[in-house]
Amino acid sequence: MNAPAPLERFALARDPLDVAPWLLGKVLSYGGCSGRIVEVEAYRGADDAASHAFGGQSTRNQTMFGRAGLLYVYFTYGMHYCANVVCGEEGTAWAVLVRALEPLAGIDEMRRRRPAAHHDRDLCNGPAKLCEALGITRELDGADLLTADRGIVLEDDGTSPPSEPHCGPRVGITKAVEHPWRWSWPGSTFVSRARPAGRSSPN
DNA sequence: ACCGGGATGTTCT
DNA sequence: GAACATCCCGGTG
Repeated sequence: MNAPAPLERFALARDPLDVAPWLLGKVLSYGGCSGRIVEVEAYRGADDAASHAFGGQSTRNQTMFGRAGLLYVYFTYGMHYCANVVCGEEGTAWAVLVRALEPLAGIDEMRRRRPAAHHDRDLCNGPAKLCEALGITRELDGADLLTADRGIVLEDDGTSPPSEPHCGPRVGITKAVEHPWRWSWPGSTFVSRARPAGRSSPN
């Protein structure tokens, strides 16, 4: 592990199918809380029927059409926020949904924000859970993750992505379900859903 | 373990 | 009016 350094914009200005697995291991920090990305999904702009950008620009999704490195936060199901890292060239509306984090710092505060989490592994193992744990809301939509805009930043602490990440279909969608555009850290207990049968690790 | 339903409100058709 | 990139709780086995 090195001193954490913000990501370089050119590294994000690529296809989300490349950026998504590359983001595994990077560290997202906000307000004293931080976590390591262990699960992501790629959303591929206007050609992707499951993307919010399908059908063109709108009030809600306009951040997706901005430059790589912006944070796209949306509100859904009347109560949840989810966070994406915008990638690709400006106008592509490509993005990567952050689906799970391994908590690293500010864990006490995460527990306070998420009383329903009975184990630390449940603090950030879902796209809306991690936003609740870190206090990410729509107010952070459009923040630049590479300059710590509004206090939120995405950094590299020297942890390499896994050489063979797990890959499978995206979850929670009803259209374009056939693409295997979800990646996760193999063996991590902090990914969503993964519940190794019969075993429980002490948290 | 698995399944079903409710919460709750913005966005889009 | 329907859909929604979700989560939590309670039922059953």
